[in-house]
Amino acid sequence: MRKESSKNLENEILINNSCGMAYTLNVIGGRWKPAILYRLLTGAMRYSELRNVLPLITERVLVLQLRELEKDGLIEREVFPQVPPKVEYRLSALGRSLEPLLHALSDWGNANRPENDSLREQPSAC
Amino acid sequence: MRKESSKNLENEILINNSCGMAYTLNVIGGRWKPAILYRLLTGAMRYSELRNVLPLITERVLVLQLRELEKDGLIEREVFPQVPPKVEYRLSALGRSLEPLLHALSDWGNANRPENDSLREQPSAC
DNA sequence: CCGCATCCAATAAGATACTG
DNA sequence: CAGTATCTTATTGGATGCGG
Repeated sequence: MRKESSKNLENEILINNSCGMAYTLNVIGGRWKPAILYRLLTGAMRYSELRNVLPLITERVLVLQLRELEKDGLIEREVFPQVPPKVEYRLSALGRSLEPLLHALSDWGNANRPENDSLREQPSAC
Repeated sequence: MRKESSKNLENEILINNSCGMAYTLNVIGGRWKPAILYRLLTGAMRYSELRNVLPLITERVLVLQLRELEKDGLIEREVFPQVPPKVEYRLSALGRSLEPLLHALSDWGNANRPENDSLREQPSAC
């Protein structure tokens, strides 16, 4: 089956498949994106609301993650031109298309992670 | 389960859900685990086979990832007591339970990642 | 053949202070 | 309110060489 012939079609498929998966993990992975996405599944939120429900994230990191999610097209940022300022974040259509996947990931983790597993010292939202 | 100052039941649920997701991403995420898991979906492989089909991974990292996957119960390691040594890696039942999820992650990524996206400088298996 | 040990580079994340 | 700007620390991955 798998030989030196890296031109093997099956190999190509496997490689591309793993790449698609790697891309997905890139855009939803990381330490805080899961928590942010989960929050936004229930609707739009202001910046300060996100910060309040994720008290352990620093502002720097929160903004970085939001910018990345926006760049990847998963969320939309709406600025209300008023004083004081108001900014809302919501899932885009692409972001909402991830909902079944996010729930599947969550369910598998909740079903299979060991008791008392502290997520390897991940204090984030736990 | 952990019960902190539960101001809000919905919060607890969201938090726990995101934690399950974070755990899943932890055990299948990283730069090389997707490729390794994808390879093993098609059957058991020897250490040297894995190394050959993933020519860009270093031995140190390959072993590290295999050990983590084993620790998390996703793969099994079988040593054949012979000379020269032979070691096979295969998915455990738990690992195989991830198969639909892995395909879903892959499909979403292949469908949605931009053309010519080089996976943000991720040369791994692409 | 199947690794492990050592050292080092890149990147992700955190702490803290400040601003339009 | 919704962020920036620096600086520092932690985690991950890579290069290379040796060993049972």
